[in-house]
Amino acid sequence: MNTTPTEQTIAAWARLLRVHTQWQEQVQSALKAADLPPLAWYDVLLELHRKRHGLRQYEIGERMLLPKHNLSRLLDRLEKEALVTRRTSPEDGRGNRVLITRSGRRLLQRMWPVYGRVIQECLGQRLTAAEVTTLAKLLDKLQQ
Amino acid sequence: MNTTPTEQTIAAWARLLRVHTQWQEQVQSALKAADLPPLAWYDVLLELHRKRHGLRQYEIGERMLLPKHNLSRLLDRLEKEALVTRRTSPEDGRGNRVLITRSGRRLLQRMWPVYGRVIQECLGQRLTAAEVTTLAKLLDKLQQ
DNA sequence: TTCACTTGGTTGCAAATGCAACCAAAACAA
DNA sequence: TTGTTTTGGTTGCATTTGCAACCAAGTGAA
Repeated sequence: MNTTPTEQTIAAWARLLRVHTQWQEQVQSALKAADLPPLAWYDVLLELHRKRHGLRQYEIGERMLLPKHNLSRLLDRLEKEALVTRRTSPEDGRGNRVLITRSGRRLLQRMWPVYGRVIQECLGQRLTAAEVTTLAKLLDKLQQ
Repeated sequence: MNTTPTEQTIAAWARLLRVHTQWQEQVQSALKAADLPPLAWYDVLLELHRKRHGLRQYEIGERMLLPKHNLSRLLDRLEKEALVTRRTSPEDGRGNRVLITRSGRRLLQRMWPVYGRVIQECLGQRLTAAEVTTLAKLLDKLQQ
C-alpha cells in the first residue's frame, strides 16, 4: 500500500483546490453583486425545497457536511429572515424539523439564475459535454 | 452563448464542491490529530521554501488566491511563531519581502508526511494513474 | 425502576474572515 | 516642482467559524 503520492497526484490535488477557490470567489462575488446572500443559504434552501416534509437538522448537516453547531447558527440566520421555520419534531422530542417558507422558495428562485450563470461560465463553457461527463465520473469515484 | 448549465454540468459542479469539503476535512483533522497547524500555513511556507530570496507579500497573495488583508494577518501569526520573517523590501519602500526561517522549513518537513498521506488516501488510491492524469488535465482546463 | 451512555441541538468564548477605511511610498501628469 | 492616482500593506469593526461545555430527550443495561 503506497502512502506517498506521485507528482501527477499532487498536481491533480493542487489544481482541484485551486479551481475550488476560484469558483468560490466567482460565485460569492456574483451573489454579492446581485445583492443576494451567500451560497450556503442557497444550499440549505435547496435541500429543504426538495423535501415536502422538511428535514431534521442533523440531516441537513449530513448532506452539507457541516458541523452541527455551525448549522444551528446558520439556521438561526435563515429563520430570522423568515426563509425557514423550525418546528419541534413530533417523532423525537429533542430535535426539530426544518421547513422552507414561501419566501424561502422565492429567494431560491432569485438566486438560481446568478448561480447557474457562474456554473456555466466556470465549467459548462470551458469543457465539452463529453469532458464534463468524464469529470463527473471521476469526481464520483472520489466521493465518500 | 448558452447561459444555463446542463444536468451533467451541475452534477460535476456539485461533486467537485463536495469532494473539496471532504478533502479539506480530512486534511485538517489529520493535521490537528498530529498537533500541527492548519493547511494554509503549509501553503505559505511551501511557496516561500521554493524561492531562495523570498517573496513579496502580494506575490504570495496571488499564488494562494488570498485577499491581502487576510494574508497580512496570516503572516502575523507565522511571524509570531518565528516561521517566517518580514524584512522591508529594498526595491520598494512600501512593501516587504517575506522569507522562510530554518524552523519554518522544519515545520514544512513535519507537515508533509501527514498531508501527503491524506492526498494519497483521498486521491492517489482511489483512481488509477491514467485516471489521475485525465483528472489533472481536465482541471487544468478549468484554471484561470 | 435506576443509572449510565448516546444523540440532537444550543451557547459562550476565542480565533479567523470579510469589508472598508486608512497610511505611506511609488508612479504619473501638468 | 506640485498634485493626483495607484499600489502594497495594515488596522478596526462586524460577521462567521471552531471548540468545548452544556442541556434535555432518547436508549440501553442491570
